[in-house]
Amino acid sequence: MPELPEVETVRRALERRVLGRVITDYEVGRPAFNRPIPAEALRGLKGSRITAVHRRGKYLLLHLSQGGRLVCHLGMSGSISFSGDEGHVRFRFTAGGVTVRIHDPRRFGRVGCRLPELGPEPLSPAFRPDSLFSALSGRRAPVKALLLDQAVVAGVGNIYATEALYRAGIRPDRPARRVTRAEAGRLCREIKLVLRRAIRAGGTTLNDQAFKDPEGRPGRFALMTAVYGRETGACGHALKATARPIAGRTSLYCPRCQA
DNA sequence: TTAAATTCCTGTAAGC
DNA sequence: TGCTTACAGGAATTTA
Repeated sequence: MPELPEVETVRRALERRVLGRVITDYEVGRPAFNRPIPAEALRGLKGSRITAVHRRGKYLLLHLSQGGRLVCHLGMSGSISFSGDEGHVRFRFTAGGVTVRIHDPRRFGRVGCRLPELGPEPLSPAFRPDSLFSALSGRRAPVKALLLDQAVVAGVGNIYATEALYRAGIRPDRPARRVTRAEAGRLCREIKLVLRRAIRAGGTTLNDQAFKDPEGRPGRFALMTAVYGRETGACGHALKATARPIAGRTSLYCPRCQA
């Protein structure tokens, strides 16, 4: 599933291929996403030059010369490709002769021009131990539910929340207000570390399908996870799932290393 | 105010 | 072998 490292991998590929190019054509898939693409997002798209390719959390932002922008979210099954597979194309555009296709079998993705309120970028200096600690303090919800909340920190999903909590030694179902200041500091550092590593690996590709970068290459981080998608943790202990899912996600942890 | 549940959707895998 | 069922999850929305 595309989380921050996967989206960043896509962003870099888009930057290489379409930055500075003029959009000559676009087409909305039938059916498109669950939510229709607002007319506002498509207005003036043809003839616009792509002046910047940015990322905010899990959102991709294509800034356009005519002042607007295209905001894309890949949902959980979305991917972008420059060539090959034509299946489940929900939106496509051509810029400078390069065709960019957004595929999304489950149609959870979105294209528009609005960005919701998001928490700090986890890799920026704005995401600090003390700010994470204050976001957690007083909250009864499980700490993992808050990491998945995009208003607390932008871009973290199930894979990287699971990994960071394991590395920080914190059980995912611990009430957030029971996380100490020191632990919040460790958690903050581990989130940054795991995201940086995953970006370097080109993201996480589970199984054979799942995520591929726009050139069709799988990410290599699945081979490096300590917990996610495993039965035994990197510590060598058997992993357990929490009694109930957290924020609707199955949550693995090590009963011996995480408290 | 916060938190939990529900909704969207379909490819994959497990079970009978 | 072939069918049915459960499961996966990001974020918006609804309910408690």
